[in-house]
Amino acid sequence: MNKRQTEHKRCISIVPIFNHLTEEEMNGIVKETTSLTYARGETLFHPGDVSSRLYIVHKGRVKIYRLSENGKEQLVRVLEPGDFTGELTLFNETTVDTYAEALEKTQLCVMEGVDFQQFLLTYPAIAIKVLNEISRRLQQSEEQSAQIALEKVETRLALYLARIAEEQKSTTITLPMSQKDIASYLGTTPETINRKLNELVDKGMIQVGKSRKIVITD
Amino acid sequence: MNKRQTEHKRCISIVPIFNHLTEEEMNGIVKETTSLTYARGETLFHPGDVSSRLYIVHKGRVKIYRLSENGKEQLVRVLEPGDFTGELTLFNETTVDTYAEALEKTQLCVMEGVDFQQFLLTYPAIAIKVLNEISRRLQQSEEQSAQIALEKVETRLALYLARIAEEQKSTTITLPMSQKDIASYLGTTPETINRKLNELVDKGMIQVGKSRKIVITD
DNA sequence: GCAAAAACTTGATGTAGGTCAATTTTTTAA
DNA sequence: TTAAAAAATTGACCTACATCAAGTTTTTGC
Repeated sequence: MNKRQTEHKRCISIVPIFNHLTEEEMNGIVKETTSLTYARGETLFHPGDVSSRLYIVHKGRVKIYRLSENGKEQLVRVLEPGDFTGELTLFNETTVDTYAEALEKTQLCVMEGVDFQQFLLTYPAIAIKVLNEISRRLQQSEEQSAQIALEKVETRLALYLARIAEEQKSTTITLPMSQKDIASYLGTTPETINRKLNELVDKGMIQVGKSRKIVITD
Repeated sequence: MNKRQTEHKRCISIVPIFNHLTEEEMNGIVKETTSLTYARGETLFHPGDVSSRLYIVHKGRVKIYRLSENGKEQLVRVLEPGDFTGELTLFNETTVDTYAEALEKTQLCVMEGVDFQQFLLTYPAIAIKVLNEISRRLQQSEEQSAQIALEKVETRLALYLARIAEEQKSTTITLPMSQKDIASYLGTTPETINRKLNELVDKGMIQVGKSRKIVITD
C-alpha cells in the first residue's frame, strides 16, 4: 500500500459509518476514494453542480449554507472530521442546492455516488448506518426549523449555547464559529446576536471572555 | 391468504419504497405488518413515546407537528397515502419528539422497527430507496428552514402556492389544508396568512373561490 | 510583525408581522 | 337538518428584530 492509500485509509477509518469494517473491507473502499485539499474560504461545490459525490471530512471544517434570492445566507450545518455530505439521493440525478465552503484548511476523501451506492448494496449494514445518520440530521433540521419558526432569538441562542456546552462537555465553552455565522445559523443578524449575548451577560447567565470563550453560569 | 392479509398487501403495494418487490417478497412483508385505523383528530403518537414502529399510510392523511414550550404549533409534514413515518434511527432507542394526528379517517400499516431493520438488511435495494426518500425529506426540511429564516411571509406563501399548483398540475388549486395549518407550516399566524392572501388578490395574482379553491393568475 | 480584512460593537430608527379581540362564515357530526 | 365547533375575517395596536451607519477590536496572511 502506497503513501496516498495509507492517507485515504486514515480518512476512512475515522468515519463513524465505516469504522466497524474489517481491514479487508476498508481496503476495498480506500481503492474507490480520492483525496482533496482545500484552503480556508475555498468552495467545494455550489448550487447548480450536478456532482453526485460523497465528501468525507478528514481534517478541518466545512460549512454548508444556502443563499436566498436577495443574497442573505442561511448556515445549514458545519462538518467536522468524520462527517460526510453529498447529494444522497443516489438514484435520481439531483442538482446540488447548497454551497460548501472550507472554514479552514481542509482535507477530504471523495467517492463517486455510483461507487458509494454499489458499496451500500454490498454492505447493507452500512446502508443502515447511513440511514441512521441521515435520519438524525432530518430530525435536527426539523427541530431547527421549528425553533426558528416558534422561538424568540434569545431562546434560540440560549438553546444553542446549551447544546455547545453539552458537545464540549463543559460550562466553559469556545464558540465554534463567528457571531456572524451563528446569526446565520439561528436565522437572525450578527447585530442581534451580539445584543442578545450582552443581555445574557446583564442577566448574569453568561460571562464572555476573549477569543470566543464563554462561561455559562446559569 | 385471508381477508386481513389481502388488506395489508394492498397497503404495502402502494408504497413507493416497496412497489418493485416480487409477489413473494411482498408477502414476506405482509406477514410482519398489522393494520390500524384512526378517526379524524385521533393521535397516532406523541413526544415521549418510545415506539420504534414504522407507519405507512394506506388511506387518509396524517399531520406531523411539533409544539413549542409556549404551546405554539409547527406543522412539519402531511402524510398522504403511500407515505411513511417513524423514528428511522433504527439502532439507537430514540424517543419520539413529534405529534402525529389523523387529519381524516385514516388507515395505516404498521411494522415494528426491528422487523423493518431486518428487512432492510435482506433487501439492500430497499434500504437505498428509503435512504433516497429520507434524503429528499432532509433537503426539503433544510429548504423550509432557510425559507422561514430568510424570506418574508408573502414570498413563502407564494412559493407554497406555486408548489401546490405544481403538485396538482393545475393553476386552479384546492388548498390541501386550512389556513391555520398553512400558517403553522409556514411559520406564521392564521391572521397573517389571511391578510397576505388578500394582498395577493389585490395585486391580481390570485382569485379565491369557495371551499379552499384558488386560481393562480400570475 | 504589520497592514489589510474581517469581526465585533453600539446607537438610532423603521416595519413586518405578532397579538388580542370580536364577528361572520363554513364545516362537522349527531 | 341543525346546533355546535372550527375556521376565516377584519381592525387596532404593539414589539421584537431588521436595517443602516460608524466606530473599534481582533484575526489573518504574507
